[in-house]
Amino acid sequence: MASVNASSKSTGKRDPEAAKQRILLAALAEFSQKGLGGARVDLIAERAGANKRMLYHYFGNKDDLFLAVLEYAYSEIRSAELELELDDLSPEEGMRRLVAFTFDYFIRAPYFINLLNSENLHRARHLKRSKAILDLHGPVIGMIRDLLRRGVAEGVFRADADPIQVFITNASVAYFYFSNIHTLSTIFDRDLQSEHELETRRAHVIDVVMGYLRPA
Amino acid sequence: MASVNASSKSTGKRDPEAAKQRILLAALAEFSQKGLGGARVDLIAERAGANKRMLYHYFGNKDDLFLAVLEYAYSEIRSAELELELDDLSPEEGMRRLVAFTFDYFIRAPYFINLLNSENLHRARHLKRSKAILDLHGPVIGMIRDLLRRGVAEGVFRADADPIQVFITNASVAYFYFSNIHTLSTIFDRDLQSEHELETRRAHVIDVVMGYLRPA
DNA sequence: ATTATAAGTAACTAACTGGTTACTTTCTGG
DNA sequence: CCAGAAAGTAACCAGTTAGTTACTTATAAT
Repeated sequence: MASVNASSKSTGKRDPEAAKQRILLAALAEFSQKGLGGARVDLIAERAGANKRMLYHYFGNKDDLFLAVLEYAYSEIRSAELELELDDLSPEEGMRRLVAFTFDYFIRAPYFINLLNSENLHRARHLKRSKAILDLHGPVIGMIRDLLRRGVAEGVFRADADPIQVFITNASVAYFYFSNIHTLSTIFDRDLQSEHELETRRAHVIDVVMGYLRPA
Repeated sequence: MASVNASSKSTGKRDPEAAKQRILLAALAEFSQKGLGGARVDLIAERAGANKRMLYHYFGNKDDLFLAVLEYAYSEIRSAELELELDDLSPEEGMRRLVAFTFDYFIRAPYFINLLNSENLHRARHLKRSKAILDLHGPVIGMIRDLLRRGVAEGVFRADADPIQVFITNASVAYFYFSNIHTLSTIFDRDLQSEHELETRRAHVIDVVMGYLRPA
């Protein structure tokens, strides 16, 4: 999201855009590591190499900063999703790629889960006042709907699958694994972050979605 | 969990057991509503109708109190699971009942999810020092393993399903729905807590697990 | 150059927070 | 009935915390 200072000045001394971006990314790190309640504004400023006053200058207050971080995180996953070109693939291959993408995205953007958990702890009170995100998920649901339609037409998918339920289920089987990876690893006494366990889970979640979608 | 003061005294004036229990339940409510970081020790004492000194007297400090709450929550779900008698059912009926139970448990004990999320935010550092919970999940995995074996023997389940993966998947499809219910409701602009949506999801998660388990 | 404006800094504050201390009240066993 | 232990209370404390104030420095248009 525009991390370059291309358009504007090139002085080298002050760079407001870059400072703002550094604060946003520092906040992303701090919020995702400690949660909204546990994050410290002073520490965000410090991590950004900026003064706390600037944080308030650019973002208003802690809650508004959190919302800005949320919007950034959502826009990131959205643009990543748009890079998937599932239309060129068979419905089955397309669905497999989507499920794998979702799984891999939580590895690629580990901050995402903790941000969402924080927001849900606060009953989505930030998201509710966001104009930017409301229909952000339209495209993904459209992609799934399309895959399902083609799969049903070809006789390779069951006919009663609902796109939104499939979206939620696809997110579920990967999300929960990562969001609860520490308690699960403790309880089962094995390191679920290991390469081997990740591969096992990855194959399993694809099996689950594809197995469910098989026609009766 | 033993909210009566049956065994001991019957004075009516002081009741240490009851006081301790009130503090534990107040902590459960506070921690699950605000998270570990957002929970306030003073507020827990107030909610329990007890003095803060008593909280420290019985539980040591905030972290130990949180661990006590976690252990309580785990023991509750465990004893609920043990009431399921799946041996009397066909493998398919047994699995359906287990999936439905998991889904319904998150409705019955809504505090559970937020406690686990908090603990995972803290990388399971409380759970790791708990002796009580380590192998608490042995029985459930055993139940699932048993169902899978019987189902494979009868030719109604696929042969390559791993009990732990099935456990995680079963938890996933219900857990994520509830843990992210506020952001999902906001994003899709529909109330996922409504009776109708709950019924829809409940039926779907059963379909997913059973669909996956069908033999090829 | 001048000046309005935005960027940046350091020190401060009022409210809070987990935990403690010094003390009083109630209970129980001999 | 009395002494010691456990239960309970209120006031306090030292360290934080989000947010602010008063001030300095750089930028860009005139």
